[in-house]
Amino acid sequence: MPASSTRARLVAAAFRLFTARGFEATTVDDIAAEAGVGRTTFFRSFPSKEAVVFPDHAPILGAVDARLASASRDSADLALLEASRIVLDNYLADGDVARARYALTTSVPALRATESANQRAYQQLFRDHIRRWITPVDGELADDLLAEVLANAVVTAHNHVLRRWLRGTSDDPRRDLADAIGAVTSRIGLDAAAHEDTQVVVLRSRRSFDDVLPEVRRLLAD
Amino acid sequence: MPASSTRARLVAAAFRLFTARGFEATTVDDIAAEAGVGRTTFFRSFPSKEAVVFPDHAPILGAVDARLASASRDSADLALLEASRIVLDNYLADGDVARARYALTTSVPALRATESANQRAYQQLFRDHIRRWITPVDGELADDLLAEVLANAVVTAHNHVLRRWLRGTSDDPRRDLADAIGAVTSRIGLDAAAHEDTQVVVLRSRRSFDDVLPEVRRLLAD
DNA sequence: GTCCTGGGTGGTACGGAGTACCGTACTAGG
DNA sequence: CCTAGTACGGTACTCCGTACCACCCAGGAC
Repeated sequence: MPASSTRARLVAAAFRLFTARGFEATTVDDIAAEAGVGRTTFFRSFPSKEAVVFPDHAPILGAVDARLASASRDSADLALLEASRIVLDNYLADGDVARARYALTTSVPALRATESANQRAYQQLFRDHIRRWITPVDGELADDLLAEVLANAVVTAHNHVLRRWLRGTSDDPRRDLADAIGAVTSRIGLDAAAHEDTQVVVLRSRRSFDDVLPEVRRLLAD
Repeated sequence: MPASSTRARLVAAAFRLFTARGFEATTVDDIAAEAGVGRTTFFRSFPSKEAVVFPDHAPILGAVDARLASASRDSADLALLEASRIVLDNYLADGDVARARYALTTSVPALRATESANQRAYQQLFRDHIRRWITPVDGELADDLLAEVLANAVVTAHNHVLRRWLRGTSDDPRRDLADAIGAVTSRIGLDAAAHEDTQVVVLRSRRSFDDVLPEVRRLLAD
């Protein structure tokens, strides 16, 4: 019997017991007994009782890292979308486990904490790659902050879409993700940092947008 | 001897031992003995060993909540700045403890997890108030996401400034905070959602900004 | 066949966190 | 002096996580 099967049995046993009795009321001995193995074997497969709730964290994190590493500055926006999509697809792959995990993380404080730690890992991953795409231009204070805010926004957008789907509010989460990531990158994207000569001023006018735009274009032409 | 003094002695004892021996190598018995109290008293003052590292979390969270609750939509930007400034000022008040805490959270995984959980509390606080300021307009998908992203960005900006100061890279953290929050709200601020008739187009020109702006103003005037 | 080696496993024992419970001292107020 | 309330210390318990050891079993060397 290969080791992966033992891991899978432990995960299945843990989710069965957690959803039935609750997280705190289930001991590691219970999980091991339910899976038909010893307590020591559990801790060989998972570093803690919390970790069994997020069994695919490390491999997904690695896949996201690989996707981001393969991108350059020009393909940044697409990389952000597809990297977050890797995570989303993994949740969509088996929705029952994802929903069970959602129910657990929303009710058990200890699991919320480890989930926060996991999301922090994603944020740092995105941040580092975004910073790598930015720094060729310059290394100002604002750039480090921009990288962090953008990374945070991407993760937040993903979580937002995922949560909506888990609650049944969304029909097409992949499309929602594309919209959300697009909305985020269009506001906090890298382009604004790239063109430092860009200046932003908000003006209001009673004139219609379609009327004004051609005139402004003409004004800036020469 | 009032109860607050016991708490303070426990915090001081904990930081002494944590910085000297490390977090894991220090037991709760050690902290209690160092503070001259029993082990039971420790758990009466703090719910866990980790919590003693963030003794002012709850009151600061309350103060931030109060500041945000007193703001309306029009004073939103100022409220975001001042609310985050409450947190910053509390760290600046005794920098030694803040630096010791920073050294601990960066090296001890368990403390990073609880810090993430604490920051999550701030994010949810900001998110709820921002959502309260937005929802009068409409309740679209994008608005919930905007509230979450903006809340996240504010917390990120604060953490960014705080971390720079803790590392000694910054001289005037209050000014940096104002800049960072300003940079964040100008990009992700509520105004864009408020004025739905606003449209954004990026145009490039060889002409200088100062030349163009008055002409554009004149163009939009009538 | 016997011997040896190494990976996966189960069992036992231990330290330490967190909880429940009880007894005690000190104080305030009648 | 008595009583009620409060803060404190001590003991015992469960459970997580780790260290250590003994076991089984496959497979190769001779």
